[in-house]
Amino acid sequence: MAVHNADIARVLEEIADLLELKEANPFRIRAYRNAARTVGDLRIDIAQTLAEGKPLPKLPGIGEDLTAKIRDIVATGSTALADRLRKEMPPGITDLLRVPGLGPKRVKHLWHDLGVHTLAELQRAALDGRIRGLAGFGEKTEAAIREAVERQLTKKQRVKLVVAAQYAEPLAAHLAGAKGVRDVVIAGSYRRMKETVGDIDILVTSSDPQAVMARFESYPEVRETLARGPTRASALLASGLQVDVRVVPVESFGAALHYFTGSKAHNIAIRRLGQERGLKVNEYGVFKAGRGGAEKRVAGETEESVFAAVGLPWIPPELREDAGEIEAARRGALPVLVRREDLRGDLHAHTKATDGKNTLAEMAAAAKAAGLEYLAITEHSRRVTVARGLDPQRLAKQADEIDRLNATLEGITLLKGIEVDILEDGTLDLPEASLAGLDLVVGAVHSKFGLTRAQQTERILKAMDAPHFSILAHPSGRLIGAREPYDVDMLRIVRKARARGIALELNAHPERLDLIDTYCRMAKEEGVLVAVSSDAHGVADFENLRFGVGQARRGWLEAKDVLNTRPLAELRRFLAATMGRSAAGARRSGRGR
DNA sequence: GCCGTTTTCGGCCCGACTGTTTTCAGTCG
Repeated sequence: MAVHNADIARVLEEIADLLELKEANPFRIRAYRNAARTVGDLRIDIAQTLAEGKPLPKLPGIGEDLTAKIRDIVATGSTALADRLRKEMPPGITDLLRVPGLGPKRVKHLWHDLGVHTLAELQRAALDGRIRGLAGFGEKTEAAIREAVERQLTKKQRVKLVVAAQYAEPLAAHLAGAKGVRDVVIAGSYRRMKETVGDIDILVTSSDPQAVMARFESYPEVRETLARGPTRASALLASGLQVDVRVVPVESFGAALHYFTGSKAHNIAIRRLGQERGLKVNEYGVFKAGRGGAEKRVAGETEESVFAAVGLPWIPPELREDAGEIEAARRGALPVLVRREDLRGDLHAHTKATDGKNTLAEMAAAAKAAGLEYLAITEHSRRVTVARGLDPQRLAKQADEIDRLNATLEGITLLKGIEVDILEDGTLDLPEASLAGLDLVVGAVHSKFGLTRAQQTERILKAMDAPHFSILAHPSGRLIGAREPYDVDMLRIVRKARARGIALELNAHPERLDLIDTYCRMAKEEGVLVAVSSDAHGVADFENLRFGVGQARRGWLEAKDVLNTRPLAELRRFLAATMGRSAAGARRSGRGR
């Protein structure tokens, strides 16, 4: 069974949990957690790299010892340390660490004093009132554990960014109405444009923190206050989403915004940089130690000042993952990230002809209103029967309609395309003759998600060898929270795209956002263009482009890395090159590189 | 366990809130 990076990360994380319960050296524990994160975010597949006999690249925070353990995990699925720790502790005990309010110390007490080591046993003990008697525990703690376990057992997932926006933005507007408020910013992973958000962090600057706290608690959607201090409060909204509100004085705005935007790993790295310069970085500012223990604030009003204090230029929030952005900033090599207004067109959209909601003319007008200069109409092909996909006759008919409409349009040009299905055997769902007359062909997998990695990869590589193939749509097929990506060797796909001059789509639909950020970086590094496309099924869907751009920015993409930032004439040259080639697969008898 | 334009040893980010306790440990982000 293939061991994926996520599997390696899981074992390292489990080791960290178990070591924590043993109260091992906290820095050793952190080393395992950092390594788990590094491996989990890695763009190359470790098992595959090793299988090819190549050395692993030098990874930050992973030294000799962890490298050896990672090799063990790839070879056997585990490593001696993990096996030994698992024997020392009861199975399921690490689940208890996931319960909010329970850390290693309390879990140890529960285990040693009450023999509790599963969530079910914990719930039982809390209901029986056996927890309140333990040293350091009381009635309130017991009640909190009882509720936390119930929540844990009906565990809710992170919400999609678009959903978080629907709850966070009105709440931010509500808070802005409190007395003494200057700024209200939704920070956290929301500001970093992460595809999903675990909770909402709202930063407020105000001369009257109590008024902000009161305003927050009066918000009609607040269901339950979880914590409330003079400058900080947490609450659950009726939707189940947790919100943390934090108030700081205006002179701390930049430092607090940086702090609450995160990510945690990025913040730690920045603080370490500060430390090297004799500076303390916290959410109130950047401080230098003065005589007699006095501290002098040297930065904090703006984010720029915080970065400058540690010798860096301002880093865009989307990059703040401690994934190389600090090194890039230090070298003056930060990317100039693509912006929504850089997009000149959209290369994936549907109309009423298939499963869209609007007509060609309506979609053209909406695209123009969204600031676009061109829009590719790319209906489903006949295989997608539920969407009434187009056969050759209907496709030809639509092409004629587009020609007629284009003659009347001003300021927007429709392109003739198709989202053609990639069939199980890697052939396309429409004949070459039908595709040849189009401006572009977007190929997509909509069936047989369960093929093996090798089968799925060969299927897609073969499709990309077709004579007419411009863009690979939603390359992994995942639906956030609903469907896992299909198993595919993305590096081979990216390299095939480069060899064939094909672009990869970053589908901006908030449920897809596929390519993911790490594969955007891979595409950029391999010299492959990414198309940020709405996959619009209605006139409102061009709004989604902002989420696609957010993901592209997380993937370090600049305007030059994005196909649809090109002016129409340049785009046409790119597309023309993808639309009239010989079939590469025929000559090479299907053997991919 | 990692790491070094101060270091191969001795460091490793920092503050708010809660509950239980009486001055602070534990947890969280």
